[in-house]
Amino acid sequence: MSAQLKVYNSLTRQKEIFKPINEGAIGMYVCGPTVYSDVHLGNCRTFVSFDVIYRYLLHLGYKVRYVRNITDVGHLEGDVDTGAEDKISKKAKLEQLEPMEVVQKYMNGFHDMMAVFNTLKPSIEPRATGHIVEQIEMVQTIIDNGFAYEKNGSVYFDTVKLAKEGDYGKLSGRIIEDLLVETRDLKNQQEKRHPSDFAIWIKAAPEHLMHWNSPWSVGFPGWHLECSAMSTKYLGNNFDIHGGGNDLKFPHHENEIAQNHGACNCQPANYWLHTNMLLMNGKKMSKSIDPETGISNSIAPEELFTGDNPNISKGYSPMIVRFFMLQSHYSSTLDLTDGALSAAEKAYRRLMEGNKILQELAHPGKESAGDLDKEVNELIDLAYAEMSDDFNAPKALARLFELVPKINGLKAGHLAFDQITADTIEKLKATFNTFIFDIFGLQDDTVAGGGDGEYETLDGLMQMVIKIRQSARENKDWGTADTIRDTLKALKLQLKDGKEGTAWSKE
RNA sequence: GGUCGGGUGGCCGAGUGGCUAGGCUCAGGUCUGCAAAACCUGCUACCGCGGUUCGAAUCCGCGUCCGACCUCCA
Repeated sequence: MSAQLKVYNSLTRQKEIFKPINEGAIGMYVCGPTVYSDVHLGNCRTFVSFDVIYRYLLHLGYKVRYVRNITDVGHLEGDVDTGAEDKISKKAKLEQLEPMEVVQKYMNGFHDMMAVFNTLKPSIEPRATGHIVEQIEMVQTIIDNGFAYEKNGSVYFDTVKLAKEGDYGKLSGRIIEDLLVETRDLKNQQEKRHPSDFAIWIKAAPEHLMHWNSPWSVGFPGWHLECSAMSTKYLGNNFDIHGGGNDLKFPHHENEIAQNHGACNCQPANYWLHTNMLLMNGKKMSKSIDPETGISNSIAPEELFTGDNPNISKGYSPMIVRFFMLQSHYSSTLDLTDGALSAAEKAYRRLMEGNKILQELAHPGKESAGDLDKEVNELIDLAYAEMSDDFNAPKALARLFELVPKINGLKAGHLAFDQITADTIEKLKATFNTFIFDIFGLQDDTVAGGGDGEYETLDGLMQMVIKIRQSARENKDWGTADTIRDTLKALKLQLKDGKEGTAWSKE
């Protein structure tokens, strides 16, 4: 735990020194997906970003309770007042499934995708439908505290009252007067006192599939309520970190803050972290077809892996995609292009290859803390310091890349081992393993996949082939040697002739 | 229309007042039977116009373009 951890807090709009409420422990809540369709690649970026944050907090030695919810009711499409429809409900009708079948289907898909991206599972993954009781209780408390009112079976949060007594709009920078002016069709606003008020309990229309009994009506909770209720239940009234995509800042997170204020006059999270959007070819991903090119500016994760999409020239493995995401800061937009992905692929290979070489380096013994030793130590320290500076993964990654030539140089003999100590070499090995696998959460897919001895089998085979080729080379039988090399290349296995023999790797 | 955040070299992407990441691409070289890999070397950029400053990619103003959200429209 070298440097002080700093985070950019969306709430205060500045970088702050991170201080957990309880020494050594952190409560973190991240808004999870609404499981009404296949997981969007942009969502994957958000969860990969928080996975790196989670991993780094764990690395720092914190005990982290990471709560990420599943929204399986209440997320509406359109406006409540004008006959909006629950996303899950709508899908259920469309696919002629039970709402819970829809939820299960897409939740499974989401979990599979999270595993593919090698994200750690959250400590608790609560579902909105499993916390209806807590939500009803919270609605009642908010009413009792005078921050909500019931009308025709629905309950609305009184934003104007909060604006007078607290500060509604603080997170998103919205001003209540502006929100009030943004009124349109008044006839649809009959139930609300103010246009900026939002529903926390909604009376169900007869055709609505998902509904529960409550003191006000047979209905269902408003979308924003679940996060307030569940974060309070598992992390308490006041916890450390709340995260999510920045498209959730308003209204979702703003309203969460309002609800918590209304329920207990407290501020839910001390630090709000927001990830930025993933673009494609410079634009927001959109499923609609471009009339000029005839293709849509969107891609599903699976298509990204298989290459089955007109926006890319080939498939990129999940780890390449994860690496690609690590090259930008979580709070910046990231532009997905074929060129950027193929650059990431090469860089990823180079890093993995560098690590493999590093782990096999053995210090010959004659050592001194020379310039090289100093440089390597400085780069290692910098990498940690930058990761502690608002989780700056791209910067930390850059340090690793600055270390790769040193590793290669030592192996090739350009750099002298007597300029570096054995301890530093060991520290470097540990640093690379820690960053690549523990913090960045990458896996090496340049070796054979699967595990279970597959790699050993393949390696044994390769060693045999390399031996055969070597004897052909010694006999100057270039034809045989090249045929072996070309055949392997076609199988995406690359041979690398070096001074100390031939190595191989998967392309 | 409103709120917020951005425009960095051929491409992606860090960087917030002087020391100017990293990856990919490209060019030259070393090594090598050839190639690949590896290594070495080269490539100095910050949307436009003003301003502040000894000094600005970095701060301020205006313009412009892009994105997200809230609207509007459909």
